[in-house]
Amino acid sequence: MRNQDGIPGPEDLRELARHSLGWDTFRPGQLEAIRAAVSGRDVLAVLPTGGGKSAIYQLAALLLEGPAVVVSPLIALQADQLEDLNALPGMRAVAVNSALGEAAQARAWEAVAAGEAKFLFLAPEQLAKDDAVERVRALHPSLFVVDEAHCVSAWGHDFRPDYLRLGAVRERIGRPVAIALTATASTPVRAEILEQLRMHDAQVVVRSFDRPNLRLEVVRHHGVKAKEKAVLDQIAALPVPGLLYVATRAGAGKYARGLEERGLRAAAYHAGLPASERERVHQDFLADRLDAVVATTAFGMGIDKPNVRFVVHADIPGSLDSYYQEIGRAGRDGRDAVATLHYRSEDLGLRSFFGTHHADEDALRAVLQVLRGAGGPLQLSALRKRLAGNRPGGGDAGDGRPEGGAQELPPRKVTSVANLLESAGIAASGPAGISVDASIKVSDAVRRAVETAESRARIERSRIDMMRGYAETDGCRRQYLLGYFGEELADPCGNCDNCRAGTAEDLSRAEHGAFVLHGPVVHAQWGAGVVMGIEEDRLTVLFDSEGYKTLSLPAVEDGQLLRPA
DNA sequence: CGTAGGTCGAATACTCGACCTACGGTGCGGTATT
Repeated sequence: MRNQDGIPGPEDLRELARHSLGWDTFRPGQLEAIRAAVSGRDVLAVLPTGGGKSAIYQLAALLLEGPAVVVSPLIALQADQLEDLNALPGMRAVAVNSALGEAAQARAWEAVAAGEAKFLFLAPEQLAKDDAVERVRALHPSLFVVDEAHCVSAWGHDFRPDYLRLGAVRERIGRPVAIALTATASTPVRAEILEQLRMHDAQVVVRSFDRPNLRLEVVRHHGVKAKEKAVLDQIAALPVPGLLYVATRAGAGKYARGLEERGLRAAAYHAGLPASERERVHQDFLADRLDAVVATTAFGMGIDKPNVRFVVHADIPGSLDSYYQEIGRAGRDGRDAVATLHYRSEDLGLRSFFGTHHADEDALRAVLQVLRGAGGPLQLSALRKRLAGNRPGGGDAGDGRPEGGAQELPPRKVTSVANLLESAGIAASGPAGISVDASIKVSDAVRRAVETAESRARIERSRIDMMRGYAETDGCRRQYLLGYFGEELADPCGNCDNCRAGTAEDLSRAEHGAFVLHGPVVHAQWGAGVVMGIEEDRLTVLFDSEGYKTLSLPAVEDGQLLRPA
């Protein structure tokens, strides 16, 4: 089974894949990812949907002792994966989540503990509970798999802060080999996944992002009404089925009605609808009983439908990461498909609003006080409990906290504040819990945390700027999009609106003077960065603490402001 | 940050603009209520 270095050779893996999973061939990247994981090396795999991401951890798990823990963001997604795995002979997978009753959860834990189930699926929130962490630790898992790993970066900072705890969780459960999987991750997102999951010296496998069969288009509008009409007219004339993405729930309903009035079978989809309705729309779309789904960002993850002919955006997303993720659902069968963005610059305002999260200084102080008073590391669960407050009359947490430290904070808030303190370098978490650097004054710690939050906000705004850049460029859209993901496309693509209109001269360069594409640079004010794009007259640089900046080449040519590092 | 919807006053007679306010996405888990 194994060759000299103890790692199975390609032929052995092929045989095992055929026999256990029914796979005939490996896709590019799969083999090296599996072999790295089996040899004990962490793996980040950025592979397109349908590129066999799941097969990586499935096969690696079969070759290793002990169960694989798979962190998956949606219970619905867990259910799909369970179904796939359990359809294979001799394979068993279970999940533990709130959709299951207490008895079913107990049975699932027992099945893994007894070695009957090889795979355990969990949402990150499960791993915020000490007893769940303890149970996982006792299983001695071989692999810690994070599926849809871009969620770490996209959701960890605000929406689902437990995503940023996974690195610490991994250490608490005995530091099994980590496998992070996603279809979409730009350079900084990859870096953040590696950092947050504490994947040092990981094997990073990235396949091309190019989807040449997608025709990229942007239509600019000024008025709201004109945009609405253009969107509806366009879709009425397109081959179906397809997806229309909107920014708001109200927009989903409005456009769905508009499409119905034009004779299409359309339905709205967003998180405010009853679960039964969401499920019905999902199934109807998969079964071609709908021509169009009009959806907020709630729709899409885990959807792998081959014949989606268009993905139209009535409102611009907040980053090219989101945009690419969403248009990537079109044309998976390899046939022609359209990705049209209907753009009004005013629409970016909503995205700035969604991205605005200011640091809560009172909460920072409250958390800092508890951590400093603890006299040692504190597990997050204990920290949460201490800040949950004493309900009047309840009072079992009377541990003499100083006045002002008695502020009540919801658990989720405590988690995100702890996350912020860690990314500011004021707190750190190890297997014993979170500890603070007590030599830093509370006021200085708060200030540093606020600065960290502000830096993150600047980076977020710069991501919006890059999205705006895509919408407003006269160059080849594909070169711009691929450049954002760190990939060079030598010539204009010929399959975007600007190429077709003939405005897309090839402006991209591999170098200019001392500046080299993807080379490190230092800016007098903004610090360290990496060159992400070179055009005739400007340079796009990704700075660690500022995000993306576009600089005029004449302004940096003398090397005073910006120089290669 | 931008838009929709409301109020109000002024100018006019069925209308218009200035101003104010509310609202906007993604899911887990557990708890309270039928």
